[in-house]
Amino acid sequence: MQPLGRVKMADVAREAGVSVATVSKVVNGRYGVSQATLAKVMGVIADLGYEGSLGARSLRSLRTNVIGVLVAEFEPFSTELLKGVSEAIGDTGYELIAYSGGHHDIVGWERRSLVRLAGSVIDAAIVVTPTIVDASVGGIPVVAVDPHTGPLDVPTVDADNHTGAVHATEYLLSLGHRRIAHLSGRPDLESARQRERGFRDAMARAGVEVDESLVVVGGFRAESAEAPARELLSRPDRPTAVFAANDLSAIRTMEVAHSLGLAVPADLSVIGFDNVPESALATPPLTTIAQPLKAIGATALQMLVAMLDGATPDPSHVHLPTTMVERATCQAL
Amino acid sequence: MQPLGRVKMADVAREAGVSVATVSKVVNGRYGVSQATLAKVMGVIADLGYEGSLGARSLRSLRTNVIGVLVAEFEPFSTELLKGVSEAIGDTGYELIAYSGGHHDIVGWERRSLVRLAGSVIDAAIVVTPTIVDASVGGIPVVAVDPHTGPLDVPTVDADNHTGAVHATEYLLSLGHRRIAHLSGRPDLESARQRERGFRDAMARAGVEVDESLVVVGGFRAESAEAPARELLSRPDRPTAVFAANDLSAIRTMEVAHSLGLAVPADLSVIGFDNVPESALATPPLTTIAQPLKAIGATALQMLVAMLDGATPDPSHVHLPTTMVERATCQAL
DNA sequence: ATGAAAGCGCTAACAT
DNA sequence: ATGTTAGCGCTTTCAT
Repeated sequence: MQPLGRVKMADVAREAGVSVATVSKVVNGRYGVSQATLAKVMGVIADLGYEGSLGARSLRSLRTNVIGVLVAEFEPFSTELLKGVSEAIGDTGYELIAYSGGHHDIVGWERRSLVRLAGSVIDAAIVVTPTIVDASVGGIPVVAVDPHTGPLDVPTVDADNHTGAVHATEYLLSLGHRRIAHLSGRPDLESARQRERGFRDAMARAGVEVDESLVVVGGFRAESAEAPARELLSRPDRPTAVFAANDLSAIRTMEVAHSLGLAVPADLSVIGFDNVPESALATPPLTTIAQPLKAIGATALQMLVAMLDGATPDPSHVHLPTTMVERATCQAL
Repeated sequence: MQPLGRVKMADVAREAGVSVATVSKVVNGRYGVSQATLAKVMGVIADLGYEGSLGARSLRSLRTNVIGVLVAEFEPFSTELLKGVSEAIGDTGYELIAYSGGHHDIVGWERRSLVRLAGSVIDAAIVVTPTIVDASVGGIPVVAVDPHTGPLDVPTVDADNHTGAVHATEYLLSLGHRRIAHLSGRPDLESARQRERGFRDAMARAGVEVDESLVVVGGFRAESAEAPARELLSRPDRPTAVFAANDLSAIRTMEVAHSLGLAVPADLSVIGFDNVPESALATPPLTTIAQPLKAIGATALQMLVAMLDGATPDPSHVHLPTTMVERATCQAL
């Protein structure tokens, strides 16, 4: 169809017998092009299958019309969020790019990724579970989901982690459990701290002392949760229940329990946090605290679009409620 | 920290007292830089927080080190694939970008997206459920997942749709069902055609005639499946079982059944296809044919990386097996 | 209404 | 070992 190799604006111009400048005007819908030329150029564009280069365009115009979602890794949590963003983006006219630098262990990945893409690929970004976010990085609008620290200068969206954790703990308590372990999340994430605080607050309120040796770091990832879970469940004085900081570590905990010959929930009750779809796939299906993941993604997108339109989101920090989903991994002592 | 606005290579050069060319060499690890200058430049880069611009770089070098996954939309199917790709990319050194043009209804979105990103953002691409793929589009290596048509010139990965559909149908048959409906997928996708063919073959083999009015197009999306499902279940001679071409339409069928006062599986058996995590979340949990989604994603990535290394994938069309997952939506007549 | 020309930030010869 | 120069494909004044 076309001379092998990318069709560029110059090809269109030559074919249409006009200058690149004119083609650019047509492509961008600028004024100052006659109907005849317009039609002619459009025809050639269609014929040649011309499609502008994102990179080259943004290099000049600093506008790409694409919104980026920056994640450390594509796992259940971030992909759920992505579904929400994708649904919400609907007819805003923006396109969506999800980027993973693939450095789940490098602190500052979000900054690197942001600067990398800003001003060359994306116009604005939603960063997921960033450990540090400097509002001015990259100079583009940014909304953070489930960020590292409390109120900061960039708008944020997250769930009510503290209340959710309190509910989870009270539920276990109501089932008669007292030796409750907490497999905590990434210590550098505010959500993890809030969940641990919720756990401790609920325990204190119930007058149950927390056995510090039962509070271990699981790190939110299945791999990082494996060893601490194994250690916890191998002890002679093992807990009768564990509240894991997220579903992924809860599910891994169940697998470890299984490998140790412990039945869930008969020998051990487990409750997670997030309610990613995978939690329903576990055997038995995991009882968990649901975060409205898609709504969080959708909300972040709406705030971002408002910012792109020059508005200041209000409120600039939104917290969405959690709910408990009872499935089959908890039972009375 | 830095003069507000993007830190560019020229800034680093000025600060370090060298030329941009030298900085470029440092950044790209080229030879011809003294230890002293190297250290100096690296220091300035760190100080200023310099991060190269993807767009500008690729404009020149035609290499970005990022692999793109092009999807029409971020829904359960594509995000599962994405998880598989993400896991497999591990330490290949490539970064991952998932792009959604957001045109699930525009034929040719994959071509547009591909050309748009190729040579400016990505080095190679995995396109998901493309309706048309011209191998030479964009001039970069491409692997198609679950493509529109049979063997073509681009390498492909998909599941054994025909066998899976045969299993689903035989299962329903073994449960005593005879009036079995098929809510088919997108007619322009080969996977949809193979599933329908599997359905028809199994019926024929069992000597059961298919009632053509019971074979309707569901289109793979919940929204597009709603009306046909409602029509199917509202009829006086409604089917006793439906084999939906994918989980999303199966789940929507269950919702429609529920709204019509029909209990699943008591009044209607339903079986899906894909086994996306959401299928386990349905009430009751959906019986379905599982595709190894993550493995498909991982395989596509491996083929692509091989291609980037100059190899020709062999085989160039891989089919992965399906398995049945019995949950709670089917019962004997 | 159209085109010529000057870059955007970067890399890659080619000098020095 | 380092700098100079010429673009990559595009948008944008500024002429014409």
